[in-house]
Amino acid sequence: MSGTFGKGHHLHLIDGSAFIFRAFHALPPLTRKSDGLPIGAVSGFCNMIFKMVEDNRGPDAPTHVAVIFDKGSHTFRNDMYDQYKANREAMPEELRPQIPLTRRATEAFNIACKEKEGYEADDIIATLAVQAREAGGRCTIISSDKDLMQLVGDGVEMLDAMKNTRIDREGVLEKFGVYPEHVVDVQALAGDSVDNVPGAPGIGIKTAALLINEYGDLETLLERASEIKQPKRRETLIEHADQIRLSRKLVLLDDKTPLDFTLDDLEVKEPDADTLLAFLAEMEFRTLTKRVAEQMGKEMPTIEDTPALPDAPQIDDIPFDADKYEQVSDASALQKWIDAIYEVGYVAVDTETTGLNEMTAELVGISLATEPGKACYIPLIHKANRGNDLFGSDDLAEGQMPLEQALEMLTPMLEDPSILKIGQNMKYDAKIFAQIGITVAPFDDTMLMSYAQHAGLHGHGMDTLSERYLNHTPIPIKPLLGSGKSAITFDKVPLEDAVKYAAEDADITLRLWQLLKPQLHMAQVTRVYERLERPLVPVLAQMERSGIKVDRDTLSRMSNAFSQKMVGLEDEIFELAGRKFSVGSPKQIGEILFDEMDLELPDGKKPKKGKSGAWSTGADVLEDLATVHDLPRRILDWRQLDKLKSTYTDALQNHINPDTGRVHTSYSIAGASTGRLASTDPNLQNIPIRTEEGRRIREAFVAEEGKTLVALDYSQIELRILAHIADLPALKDAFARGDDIHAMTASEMFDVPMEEMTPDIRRRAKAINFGVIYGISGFGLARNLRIPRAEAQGFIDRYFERFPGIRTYMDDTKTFAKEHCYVQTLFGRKIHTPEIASKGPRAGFAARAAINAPIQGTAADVIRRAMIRMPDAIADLPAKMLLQVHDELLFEVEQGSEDKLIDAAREVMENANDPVVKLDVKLTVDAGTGQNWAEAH
DNA sequence: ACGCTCACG
DNA sequence: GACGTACGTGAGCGTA
Repeated sequence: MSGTFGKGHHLHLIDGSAFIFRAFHALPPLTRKSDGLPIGAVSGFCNMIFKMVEDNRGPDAPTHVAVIFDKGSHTFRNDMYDQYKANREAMPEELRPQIPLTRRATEAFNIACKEKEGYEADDIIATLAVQAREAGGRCTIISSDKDLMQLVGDGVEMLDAMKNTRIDREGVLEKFGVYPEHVVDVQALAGDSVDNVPGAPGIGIKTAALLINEYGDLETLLERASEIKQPKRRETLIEHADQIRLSRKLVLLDDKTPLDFTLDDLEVKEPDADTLLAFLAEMEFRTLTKRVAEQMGKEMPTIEDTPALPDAPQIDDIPFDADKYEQVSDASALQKWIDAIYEVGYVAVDTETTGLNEMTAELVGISLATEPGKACYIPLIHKANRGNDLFGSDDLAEGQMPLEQALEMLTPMLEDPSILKIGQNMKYDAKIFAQIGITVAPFDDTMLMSYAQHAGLHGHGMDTLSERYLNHTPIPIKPLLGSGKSAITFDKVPLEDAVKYAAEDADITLRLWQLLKPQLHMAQVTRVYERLERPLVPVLAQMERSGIKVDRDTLSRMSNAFSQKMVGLEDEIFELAGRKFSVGSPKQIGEILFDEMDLELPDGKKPKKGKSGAWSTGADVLEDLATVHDLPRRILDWRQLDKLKSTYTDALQNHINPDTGRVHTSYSIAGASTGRLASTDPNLQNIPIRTEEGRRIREAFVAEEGKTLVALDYSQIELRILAHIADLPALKDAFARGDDIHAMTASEMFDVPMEEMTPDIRRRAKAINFGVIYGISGFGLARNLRIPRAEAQGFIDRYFERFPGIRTYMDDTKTFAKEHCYVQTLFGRKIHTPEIASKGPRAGFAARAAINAPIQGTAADVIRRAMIRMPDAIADLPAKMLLQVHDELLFEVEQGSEDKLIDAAREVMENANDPVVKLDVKLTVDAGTGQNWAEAH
């Protein structure tokens, strides 16, 4: 359709400035991969435009379109009122460069792009909308700015592109309580805090609409103000009449803006495919470029996938060459290395030890690297003979400088605040050095740099990182140490081999650092790395070195008791089964129950078979089966005892350090993708508590003589974070009141008053609350509650109804994850969810993980922050922080100082979110004390 | 080495 | 409409 704009024509006016501002705040801080340029708002803008172009193929398609921008900050309104928009905050730095890019995007789509000095975009929009209406055509204003609502009606409509909702005259009535022609009157009275329009003090939109509807229009109202019955209102209107009239002028749009173009200039034109694709590719919008290319029948332009690093050294150019590594054997050689380190100001450091347990391992040698390819190994206590020489002496190998001398030379450098020490998993090396009284600082950790950027994408061990980022497979350690009984420790490795292996580790670490350091910033996770990862290293190192006292006799007695019970159970089991078998074998249990005895579950079915074709005999299956036969219950009891004995009472004894009498776990910082820690060797984060029998194992974790154990744990931290993130007012209020949160949910869902709550109804609500955190599904809830799937789905529907924020959160999170392949915590931690893009059940897993990760991850961030602040907070108290169990911290304190410790630690924990994140829900911490962990919890 | 089971939050 | 699911971990055992 062409010719002069008129009947049958349809004009789309896009409020460009408002849109990018909103997109900037609503969308994540997306950056261009190659150089880190912020482009989130541009991306949102382009997606919106493309969606419109796609949508607009139907009969309602626009014939004319323009994007309107603000220009300059001074307009005629500032001349009328110098306070107009005076409280606007400065434009965020990340948004500024995106403004011109948005204009370029508009041009790339071949859409008219208009602005005028001294006028707001709204005035131009008003002028064009009125022109369109007077010409007999239609106009859709794509904006959510309420100031534009005065234009609606008679062929003019508004469309909120982000919410995809249309606003017509009735919509305006709903919003303002009056029809569009009286919107300015209402706005004049109500004022506007965003634009700093004063209005009438104490009068909001509701009252304003009431008054306008009663008196017809603003002028009449002001003239007859003396007739108003309410004294306060009457006086306000009389007193502020001038201010109200000024306000009306400010909000009234100028629909007579002089323009140097006509509606006909805005006719829709097809974009030029090459121009558009070139722009989108330049912005590196992969998905959108692909879609546009497909739609236009063009080939997708290539977008480089790897970030260009103009400043980074060309690491690829320097090959790995193990023969070039140096063995440092005397003081003068070491001094040269130290000089070189002071020259550059940093050094990659790696320690070699006699084992992997930092508490028992001894320092064997140290490797250093100062530039790619330039690395050395300082062997310190290597033995002259290999370990498999039965009569081998303990003589030291030749070519080593004395340990004391080397440490004397290295310690000042390792502790020098001006020298950055770079490590891969620095906690390990820091603990080794701490054992000999050396505090390594400051430091960087390549493992944590990788984790901050790529949690969820891949592991962060040295081998993985080297292969992935350096395209180099490190020398394997296995052939040097051997395996099994004949394995030797590193001090027995011949020096020639040791130098190559050890120096290479430092070389790799240095190269990784050069690569990963600049990327931290581009991925916008520098703060995560610097505030949540790196500072945790010394804190955890100290906790691990402290360890917790475990009473061997208690464990040993329990082991014996468990053994006896198990023997008795075994007799009953064999009796019931009709023959002897290995009770610890799920495979044999399955054969006995489902083949030989031919038992069936209460629903008449048999359980699923696993991947290996064996019957599933998990606790839930046996639990169901216990209703039809006695054997499954006995097996369950046996299994529980077996678990407690083998995993806890037996195994824990082997972890008691003979020197300290304590158990020293190791926390992995970069293990769990969500930001949680993981505890290994032994895992002290899964010590039993849920059953009485298991709980007693905690009695073996005791305080030292004259001391007390103190446990502080966050109350419902994940649900509180959910209430905040998903914006659930009912949940927030309940937490504010201190309600029983599961009972409240139950009351809300099942319409049962709190006073009449039964444990069973509460139990169901609790399951649903947790289900939500896990990315609820009808199937999962049904299985958990053992109810029909339809009923479970009914619960979920009802939950969404009562807490509508949940659905929005789940949908938004999935959409975000699909678009970005990661989700974020409130503190900016990124958790990648690559599988979200896959098809089939994998996508379901990924979606639920994506829903859970921001909640679990934010809770993890909170306790990390508390732990990082804790050493300073309790520095004056005779107390040590010993363990972390996700939402709990366990301390050991001298008797008499328990209350002081609780006060100090609680203060830190309850305010750990401050000041970075403001939470709508208060965090609360429960505390307990006791001589053992069971009492303290 | 891998699957199964089960301990924790 | 079917698919197959609760999220995140680590350890010990049996089985290949």
